[in-house]
Amino acid sequence: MESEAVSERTPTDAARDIPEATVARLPVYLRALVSLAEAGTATCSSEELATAAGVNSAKLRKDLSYLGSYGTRGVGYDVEYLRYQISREIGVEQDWPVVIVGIGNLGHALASFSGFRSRGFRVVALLDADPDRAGEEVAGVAVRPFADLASIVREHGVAIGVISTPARAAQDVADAMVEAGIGSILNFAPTVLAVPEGVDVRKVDLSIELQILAYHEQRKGLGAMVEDLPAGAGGAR
Amino acid sequence: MESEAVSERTPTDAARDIPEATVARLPVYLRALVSLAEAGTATCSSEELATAAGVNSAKLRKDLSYLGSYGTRGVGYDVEYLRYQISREIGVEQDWPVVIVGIGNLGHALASFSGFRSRGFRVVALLDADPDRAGEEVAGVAVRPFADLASIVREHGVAIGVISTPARAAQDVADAMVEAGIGSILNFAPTVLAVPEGVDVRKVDLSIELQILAYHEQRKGLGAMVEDLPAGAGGAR
DNA sequence: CCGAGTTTGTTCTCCCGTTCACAAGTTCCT
DNA sequence: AGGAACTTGTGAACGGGAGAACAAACTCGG
Repeated sequence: MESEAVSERTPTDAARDIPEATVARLPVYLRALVSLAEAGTATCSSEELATAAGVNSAKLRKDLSYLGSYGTRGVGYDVEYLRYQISREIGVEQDWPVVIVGIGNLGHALASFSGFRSRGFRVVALLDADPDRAGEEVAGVAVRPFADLASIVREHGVAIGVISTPARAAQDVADAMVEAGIGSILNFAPTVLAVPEGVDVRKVDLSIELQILAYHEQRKGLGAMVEDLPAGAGGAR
Repeated sequence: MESEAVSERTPTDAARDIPEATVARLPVYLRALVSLAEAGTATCSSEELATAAGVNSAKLRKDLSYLGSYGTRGVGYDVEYLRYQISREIGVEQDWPVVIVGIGNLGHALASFSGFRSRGFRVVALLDADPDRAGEEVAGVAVRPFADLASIVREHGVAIGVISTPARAAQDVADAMVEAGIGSILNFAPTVLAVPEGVDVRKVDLSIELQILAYHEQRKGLGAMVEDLPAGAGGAR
């Protein structure tokens, strides 16, 4: 109550500083809201939404409070209204053109992924360094030579690039993407990318995820490292 | 430094608690060390290794200190020795049998991913609910019906499962995995999984990653798009 | 053997994120 | 209308991780 008149945030620039951890959860909330809406739910409490999103309700409320006061005390949140607000905040109300570089097994899978279009992302080009691949068509989009990157980015105003090449090619691709003006990169190649300040990189790394699981699994095993226990008495808790 | 045991639960002090953030970085260090070893480097400083892993050198040293004192002051780290220690700590010196459920586009790509075997993981089975798919062979492993899950897990001692099904099937698959005794799940399906206490789940979600990038990209755009806001607003930077 | 130069391991401080707890606001029932 | 029940939004406490800084330990040259 001491700080009453200090915060002067207009509704439009409520997008001030949202903590990174919160940003990472907003898409999860969004997905849960879409599910609720499809199920015909009109309003929901923070408790319900939190359960659907797999988080604590207090955390959810605090996260949402960074966007503004979109709930009603004693009632809850209007599902459709909140869905729209989060969508707008994240930016998925607008259309994001995306290029995918590296059309191997993984690139194929990504290009075919239906979740792209349904969430504001549109694959405008598939690129591959292998000239033999150029001419193929995956999920209705033609594969083009990697050299076309710059012109495609310019033509469509692409801001987001996906790298699904082998590790050894990834840095060169990233460099070319940055050079072409792409500002955000999603990297599936198992390598650390070096990019200039201001360019965002997120990595998705299967090996790393498995190794993290292996570490925890190994520790579980250590606790019950016994040969003399009857099988079936697994430490299920 | 084992004069006093703070906890009586573990007779073997090997099971110290390594911070989660550190665990998530160890695989990155491991990869960097393998690269250095392949390049013929015998020893390296924390500075070199940190650069290769894309982190701060102080952070790297602190991370490694949780494993033990494997470096030599004034000298650095023996690449091969440190590689082995991290491998052992993570658990990738042993062999981890893995099952993949859901052999669609993504499942194909995962099954074909060469990084599996080279890092201690071995795909022992590919499962799919579609009976037509059973009989196919992907990367030398036959696709079998989903009903075989329990027997396969029992036979091979599988502890880690990968879910690459559509979202609506993921929870059922996870339930079956837990029932069969799998303790760690890597989930590629875009849904929140509910699992009992003691089961680890990590998720890899393309849509979420893209939405996080979109959020930051949108804000970059906002910064450049200075509208009629008159001067005088307190500089937020 | 000694001192200068290196590099690790660790301590300390700061900051971010999580969680608790509760005041403020809404609805419903009597 | 008024109180009971409910739910949001948020201040405050707490815990964990990041980074700076430094003492300890090692090598090397003279």
